Amino acid sequence: MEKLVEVEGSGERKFEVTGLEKNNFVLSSPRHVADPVVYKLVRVDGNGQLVPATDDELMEVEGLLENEKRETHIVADTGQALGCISNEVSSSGMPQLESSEGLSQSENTEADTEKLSAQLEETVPFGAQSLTDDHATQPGSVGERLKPLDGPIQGGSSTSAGCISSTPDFSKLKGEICLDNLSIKELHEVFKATFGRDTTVKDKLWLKRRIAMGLTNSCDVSTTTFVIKDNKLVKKDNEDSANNVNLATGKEFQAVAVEYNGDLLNSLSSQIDDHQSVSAVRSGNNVVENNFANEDLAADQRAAKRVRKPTKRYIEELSEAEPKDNSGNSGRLLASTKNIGIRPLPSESHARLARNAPLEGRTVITRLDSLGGFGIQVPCVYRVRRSRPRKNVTALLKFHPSGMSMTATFIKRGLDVHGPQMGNESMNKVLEAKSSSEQTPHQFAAESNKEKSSTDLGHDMELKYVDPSGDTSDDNVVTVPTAKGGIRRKHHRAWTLSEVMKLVEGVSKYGAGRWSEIKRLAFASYSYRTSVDLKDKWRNLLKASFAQTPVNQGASSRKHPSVPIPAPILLRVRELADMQAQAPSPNLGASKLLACDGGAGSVNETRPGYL
DNA sequence: TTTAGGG
DNA sequence: CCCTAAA
Repeated sequence: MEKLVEVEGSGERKFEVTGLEKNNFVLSSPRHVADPVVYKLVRVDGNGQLVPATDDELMEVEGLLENEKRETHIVADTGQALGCISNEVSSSGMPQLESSEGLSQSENTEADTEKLSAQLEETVPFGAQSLTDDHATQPGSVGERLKPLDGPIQGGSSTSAGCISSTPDFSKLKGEICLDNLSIKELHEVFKATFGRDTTVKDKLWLKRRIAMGLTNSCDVSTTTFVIKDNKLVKKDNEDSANNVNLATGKEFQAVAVEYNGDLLNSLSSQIDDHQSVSAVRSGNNVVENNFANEDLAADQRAAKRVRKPTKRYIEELSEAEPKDNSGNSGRLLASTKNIGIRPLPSESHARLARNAPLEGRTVITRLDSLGGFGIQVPCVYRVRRSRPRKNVTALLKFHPSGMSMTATFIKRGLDVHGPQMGNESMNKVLEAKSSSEQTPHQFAAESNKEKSSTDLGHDMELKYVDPSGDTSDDNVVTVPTAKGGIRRKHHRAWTLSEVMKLVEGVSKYGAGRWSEIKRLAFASYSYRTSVDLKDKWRNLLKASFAQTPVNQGASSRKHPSVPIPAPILLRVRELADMQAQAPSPNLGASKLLACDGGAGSVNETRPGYL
């Protein structure tokens, strides 16, 4: 573990932090946590400098919190939910077994960062897959999956080793992926396909691992040679002993499983807390956080109410929202949050967030830090354009005198432009209006410059990930003038592979058509992506799956600039489509699944497949 | 409000 | 993605 933390010879601080996490985790009691907030908001840089958490990180936490809460709620409501969940875990959680951490393999910091990101990003694998597979007895679908593999079949793999490998590129993603044979360039392509962004990393090994991680939703991509089947990663050989060490820990496995079934974490958290081994590393960290979040929440709930500061999401939605879905969403989110009593950012911490003027519609979060006893306001995170070519990791500002002054001025400028602080809401609104109508080139320039510098400075020290594929923030927001005078934002956000996977999983779990459910449960952490989006995407996926799969090798044409969807996923999509079209409800398995969703009566209601 | 479909 | 009719 330590090894892992030690990146580029500046691991001490990190180490400390990790230690803290461990402790917290082991103790797993809010009481023992010195300062939860600090823990959450401050990370330690490679140089031992304190670095504010990125908003992505914060978001992540928030998302988790919300998830937790929501889940708790649901569980409470539906008595059977728990049992159901357990079943699910036990029956389908296994695939994740292989996923621990390539602990001993921190090739470089970037890799680490990326790993973390992947991990945080995709916490929900196709958990339901095995389940669905079980009753996916339709000849057609099964046949599909059982097609002979072109490549070598890995022993010990699941029974459904559908591999229709063939054409280069993403066709490589079909069924079984043999990243080993890909050139760096190809790897890059795959990478892009997987994460929706480019990468500059030239390290083949890293690329492979990263991709594998992305595809498997697993962090355990330790081996140099491996194959990905469906969404599971199958090792070719166990050259990694360190890995095994991890796996040795049953607890850890449990934890991992839970993590991967993010929604279910709650049901198992209790078991985990006590026994979680210290060896839990990165993956462990996540778990730790989750648990932590839980505890924190609990504590919070018990504690007297405090005024809850608007969460980032809240602000985000307020500011970027379209009246349409946002009003709904934000409302709902807020409501739920309120009801549950989540206070992700207690105002009492000495490292608290203060929201300042958003810059050009982007929220600038500054942190009133008491470092050194001075109440310095430092930009915690500032949102940079995170568009498709997501190569720009959220700019982190190091606690550098230079950097600080720089930022300070920057912020100041922002404030000057938009005026002094105002109420969050009104502020955001005003800003939104402004930003949509007028662009400030200067600021923009400044922004990008800064971005660069800060990126350089803190280039990879992310302890937690900064979205490779699933950041929770908004991206290309293009304002589009509307005929009726209004200005509408048309933000196009490419679907990342992980999102697609989540979607597919969601459909498999809840069924196509129940978009709102899927949205709430599987996409809870994605403030964008409305249920409508999901629906649309699914429609597209279906189209794609039916179009491409049959012609499998025929120019799967990655010519498309857009992210190609790996064959396994398409297969699964088709499978699901068939499944749902034919027997949406009847199966016991299905009922089991349905039972989980709080089945408001419609449990036995067959849902016409979406075809 | 959410879903299904068309554009 | 957006928009809207229908439920």
